[in-house]
Amino acid sequence: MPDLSSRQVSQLPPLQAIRVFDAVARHLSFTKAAGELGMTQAAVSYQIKVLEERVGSPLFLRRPRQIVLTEAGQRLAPAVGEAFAILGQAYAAARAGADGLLCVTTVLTFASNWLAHRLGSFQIAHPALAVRLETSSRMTDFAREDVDIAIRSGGGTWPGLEVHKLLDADFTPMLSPKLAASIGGINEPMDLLRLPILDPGDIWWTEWFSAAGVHSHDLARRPGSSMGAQAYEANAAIAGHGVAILTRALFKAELADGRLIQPFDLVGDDGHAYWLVYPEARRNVPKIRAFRDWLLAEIAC
Amino acid sequence: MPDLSSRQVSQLPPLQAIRVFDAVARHLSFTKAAGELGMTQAAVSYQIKVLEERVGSPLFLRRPRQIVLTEAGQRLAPAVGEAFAILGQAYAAARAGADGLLCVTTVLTFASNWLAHRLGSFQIAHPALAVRLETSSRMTDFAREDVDIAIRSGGGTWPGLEVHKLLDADFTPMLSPKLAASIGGINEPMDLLRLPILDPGDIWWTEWFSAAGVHSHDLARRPGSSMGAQAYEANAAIAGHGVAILTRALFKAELADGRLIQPFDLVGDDGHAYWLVYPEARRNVPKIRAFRDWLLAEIAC
DNA sequence: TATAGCCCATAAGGAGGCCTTATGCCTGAC
DNA sequence: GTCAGGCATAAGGCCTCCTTATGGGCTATA
Repeated sequence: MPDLSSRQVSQLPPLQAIRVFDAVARHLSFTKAAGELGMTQAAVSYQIKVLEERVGSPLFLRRPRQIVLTEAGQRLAPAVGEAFAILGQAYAAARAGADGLLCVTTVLTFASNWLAHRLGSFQIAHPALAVRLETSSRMTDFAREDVDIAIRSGGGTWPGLEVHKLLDADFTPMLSPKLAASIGGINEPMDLLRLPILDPGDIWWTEWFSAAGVHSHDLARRPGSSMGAQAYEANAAIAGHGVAILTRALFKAELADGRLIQPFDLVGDDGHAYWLVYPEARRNVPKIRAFRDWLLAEIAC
Repeated sequence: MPDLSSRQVSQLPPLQAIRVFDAVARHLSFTKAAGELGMTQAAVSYQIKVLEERVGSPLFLRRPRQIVLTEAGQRLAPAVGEAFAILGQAYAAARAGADGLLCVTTVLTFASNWLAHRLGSFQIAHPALAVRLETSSRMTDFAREDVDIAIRSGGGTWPGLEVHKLLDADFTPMLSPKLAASIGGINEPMDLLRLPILDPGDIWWTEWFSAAGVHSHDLARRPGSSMGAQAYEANAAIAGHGVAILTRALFKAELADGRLIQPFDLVGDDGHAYWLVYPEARRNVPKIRAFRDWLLAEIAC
């Protein structure tokens, strides 16, 4: 049972009535105020009556052709107008501000290998929208962080979130042409084992070699650190430090210009993918729609 | 049918939710805000949710032990606080102001012959209450004039108004002792007709002479102006200019000190009286109660 | 002086906003 | 591991607030 003795309650005016009062004081007409507020004249009359009872004295004098403020009304009106001006402005600003800044959190690799190149076109298409891009490996919790949209990898089922698949997170070995040439070219999967394996503990390696029919039980014993992001491993591979297992869609450019080669057509796929996600309840927020629509269109290209 | 396209409606925030937001932003706690507002935590949660949907973005981040404002919330909170401060102050001032000034309108005679002597004791008893006294012969319309209490004479039935009888408006002739002596004293009613009759058209004269068994059909033909207020006629009578027909209760002092004499015990009474009146709906307004209680106590003396 | 028109007041009735109760979930502390 | 603190959610009911309909008072125009 709440404590009804709270003074705050009785000290604040009935807000709906105050809003109506503001409109009436500006128009000096119940009928016109009703028009502005989108309600009937009767409702305005009712609210003014309520407020007059709460204030303890009439706020308007009812003259034949018009109404005028009483002394009490004259004292109240300017302050009410000012308060609503502040409130309206702040509220509008909050809405606009909410519309004007889009916070996206994404896994590093997607940001650097996909988004970075294309984000410019989004900003050109939506000049009023500022984008704040954060990269994080943690899975963001929308209730706990100030984020509008996330791009994450995983199975694609998160309750309460709307999801759109972006890319399949397939995987296949890649390396620099120079490294491949250093052992006379890569002809069969087993050749890879003669080279340094980047992040050998990655489950993807085990699955890919298994699919290729190669025993790779010694992988786990190899030294090497998991760098935790394909982008890092890709850089190492481009630099010729070893073989990385990467998602094709994220390295189209590197494959196209020859910085990386994909020696085998065989790609693994554990069903994971990259997803665009955001809270279901916010699916119709303009900036979120804008980003989603743009991203899905770009992906489809 | 109201015009629902009015922009104003959608541009203003849901006020109840804003009020709750203000409390939550100050406490940074739903539970504490609920305590301040005198409602349950669930209600606060509901209102914040409503507001967040209307603003289009979360206003608070839900952290384990506490909540924090999002960027949008931080933009909104200070302005909302300021607006409510203005509003609360103005509202309190309006209530206080409404309590601090009492407007009384009264018929002239009652003011000058009864109220004027005694008003001082009311103001001493209620030092915080300023009294504005207006005299008017018109019957005041509470909806049209900025008046709290009226004192009027009449039959005592006015719909929508609370009435308290103050004095019977009886009437009997009065004149100055000097004028009476000028014709050797007043021994019977007919003697009065040998003197100038003040306001001879007054219905009271007709009624009184009739009750006294005197034919006075020539009264109407006498010259003389109705001054419209007993106070004026009384002054004329005191100055020896004629005989006036007055209400005893209003001229106790003059009768006591001999400025006027009442030659006959016979008093007329047409059922009219002086009444204290105010709108029924305002019977419990403090300043009105204070004045009513004081006035009725004084009358009873 | 009669009539039309404007504006506010009031009554009756209904929809929905808003609050409460009850419960669940999550997290951090002991 | 259990408990406590704090927010979220579902179900249900009250009561505020709005609408429709009507009336009254005044002004203006004929």
